[in-house]
Amino acid sequence: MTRNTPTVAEPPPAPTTQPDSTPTPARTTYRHGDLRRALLDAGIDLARAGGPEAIVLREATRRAGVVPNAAYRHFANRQDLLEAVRAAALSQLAMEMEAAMEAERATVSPEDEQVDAADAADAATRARAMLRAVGRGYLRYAQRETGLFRTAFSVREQARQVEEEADPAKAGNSGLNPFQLLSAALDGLVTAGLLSSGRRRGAEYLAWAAVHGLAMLALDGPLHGRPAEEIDALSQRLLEMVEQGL
Amino acid sequence: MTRNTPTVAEPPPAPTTQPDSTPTPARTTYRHGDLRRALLDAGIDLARAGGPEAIVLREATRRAGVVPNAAYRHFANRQDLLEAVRAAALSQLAMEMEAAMEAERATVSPEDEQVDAADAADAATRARAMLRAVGRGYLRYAQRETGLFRTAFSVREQARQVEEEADPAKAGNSGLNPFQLLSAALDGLVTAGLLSSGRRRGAEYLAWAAVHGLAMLALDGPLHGRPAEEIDALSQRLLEMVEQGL
DNA sequence: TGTACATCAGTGAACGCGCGTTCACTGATGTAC
DNA sequence: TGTACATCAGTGAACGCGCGTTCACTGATGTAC
Repeated sequence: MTRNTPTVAEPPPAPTTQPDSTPTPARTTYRHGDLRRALLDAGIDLARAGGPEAIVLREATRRAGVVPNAAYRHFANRQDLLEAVRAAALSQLAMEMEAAMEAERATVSPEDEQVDAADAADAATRARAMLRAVGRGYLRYAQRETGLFRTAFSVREQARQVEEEADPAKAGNSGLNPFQLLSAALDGLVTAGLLSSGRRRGAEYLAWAAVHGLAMLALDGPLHGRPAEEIDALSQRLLEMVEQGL
Repeated sequence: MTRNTPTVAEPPPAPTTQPDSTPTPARTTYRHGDLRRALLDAGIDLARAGGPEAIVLREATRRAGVVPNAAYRHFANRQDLLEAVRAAALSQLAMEMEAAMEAERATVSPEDEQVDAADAADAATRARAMLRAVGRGYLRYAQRETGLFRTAFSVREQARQVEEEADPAKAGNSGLNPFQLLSAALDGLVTAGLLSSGRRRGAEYLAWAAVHGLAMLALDGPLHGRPAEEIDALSQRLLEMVEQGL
């Protein structure tokens, strides 16, 4: 009987060593070398290429070089895998947003100059810049990772908790999810005196709606396939509109 | 051999009479009584209940009381049926928007009063009201006909022409599609002197993005399942934001 | 240090399902002479 | 007014497909004594 030679799977790592710094749980015994991770990665690749409906259990196992039902050791069912991919996508989105904020921070306050000059004005400028950065990161991710972005927001079955539950420390970011990053930016506007606390309430949804809508138009809608510069220009104007109109 | 008794189909109408006032094309001979229409209606019902992916050729034929392959007399394939449903949904959306505009018109200029009073101010108010009505109609349809709204914007395969081609006279509206209605409302703002022609260019996409985004959040996103009043309040604020920020 | 046993990740085979689509057909309706 | 023929809407049967999921299993690894 010829054994199925796995096409993609790497040889299992030595089970006694702790390969990287992540706090490995009790289990250190694998045949495959973390099949769960391999299936998740395959799922992410599938979603990247074709969105949520492209996440197919059998295909994921095929890519992991494993028999279809092996997946059921690690995921309850297809939905479960999809959920895991969705969480990964959401985390990536948050990272893109944080990166944009970080880049903005580096621009606005260039290292150490005289900071005490026009402090209030500076703070206002900075707060505005942060909000725009949040939006820019969001739109950039939507454009770059179309399939994963769509997966992150595919909640068909029941409403999901995008707002709650970010897993701290697990990802390479601050542990805040996209919603929380937006909230923080809006709080910044309030602190800087640019937004009354009366208008603050619910402002997340207004800002989010505008940015999300543009992302959708660029992905599925009439803006699909337009040159990146055009989208960028519209993004810029949209963010100004939000800032102005909030 | 027992004949399949159709479950839903009505008996075919007398082929010689012209039943209603719609200009019937050359063909007046049917077995089913316009199977194409029956399949399209079934498709619309399916989409209404479950969105684009719920449009299943076999199910449509089942509902029409006909054998599966009979559909191929009227639609090239499943995609073709989906396309027809999409067009119908788009047309319904346009009608909802026009209805909102009509209602607004009735409110703002109450029949015949003295109109020459403060004409310019009136025109500005009216133009603004029209833009808000466009948005309101859009959001209302998205909330009321979730599945069809999603179908109207399911363009996965290739970018579609939402902007072009409205079929005049075919539907019960003015023949303008949603995009054209929005454009007209924005033109109204320019005419009323509320929007410089510099900012007019591309403004469709900014306004559309905001409104579309809110619709998506309410459908699939974190606003899913929130009470209608809350959505309405957010809609109102969003439309003000757009108006302010454009 | 060695033996018996428990655990459990992955295997092999199979299922039922419903789908879209193709083929050759039938038989009622419309049309030409 | 009657007959022969063409049209074509719907039938009947079948296809291959890939999917998600279940079942009983095997055999390497880890653990207790």
